[in-house]
Amino acid sequence: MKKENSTNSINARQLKGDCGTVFTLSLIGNRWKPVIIWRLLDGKMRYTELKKSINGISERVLVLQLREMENDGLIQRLIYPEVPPRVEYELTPLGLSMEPILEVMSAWGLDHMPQEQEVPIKVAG
Amino acid sequence: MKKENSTNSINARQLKGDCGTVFTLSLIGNRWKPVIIWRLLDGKMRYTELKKSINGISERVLVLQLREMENDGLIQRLIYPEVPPRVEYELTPLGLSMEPILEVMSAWGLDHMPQEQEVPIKVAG
DNA sequence: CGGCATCCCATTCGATACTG
DNA sequence: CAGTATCGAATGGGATGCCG
Repeated sequence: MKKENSTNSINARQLKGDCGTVFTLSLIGNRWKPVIIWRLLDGKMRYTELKKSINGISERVLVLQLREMENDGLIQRLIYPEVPPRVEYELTPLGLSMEPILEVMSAWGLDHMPQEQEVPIKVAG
Repeated sequence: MKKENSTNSINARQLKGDCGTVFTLSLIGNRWKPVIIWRLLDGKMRYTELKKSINGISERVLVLQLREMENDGLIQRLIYPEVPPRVEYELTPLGLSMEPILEVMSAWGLDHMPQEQEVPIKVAG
């Protein structure tokens, strides 16, 4: 809790804070976008690859989210004129710049999730 | 979850990352909760005070959000048996622990918002 | 003052079927 | 493979009225 400039601190928060968080959440504050970005942080991925790696998302919703994120400048869509078609999705620098946000959200979530966890990544051997 | 993939990095993000961000956003990933928390970071506030400070929120939604946040353990509701009634809302330690998340989201938002007008609200301190 | 209750709309979600 | 099309369900949110 910081109040370095106690003059008009509520106004400061109101003006400086809301718009920031609201804007950020307008870009990634929903069910799937953070997960999508999180995946793409490992590198570009093809559509089906993405779909399979995100458990529970429907095709329609995935496409919708990807289009919105593309319009928002978070990801780039790379189309290869091949047969069969190949499309890859890649984070833009803007999308990449969201990594710290996701990291801190992820860390908090893991810290405060109910029940166990801190699962020692068990990969099917 | 899928186990057919035995590569390490994707699985690492999948297990360590998603649940974290998804859980975090299930608590604050909507239109109003971040703003509410942001306000309460300055200290406890009364219901009406909160309502007036958050421009555009309806009573119904405000109450709904407050109740959810109370159930999630983010805020505490303090009822004073007076006439007229007085109710104050205060962040719990859990709620307070979200400050870094909001800070980073706010900072990112301010940095990347399309700013028609540069409004440097550097409150002189 | 601090709310619930009610009604209603808009957006989002999810599943399925189909296509270039 | 990488999407569209369609539809119905669920959820989020706004306006208003009433009440202890």
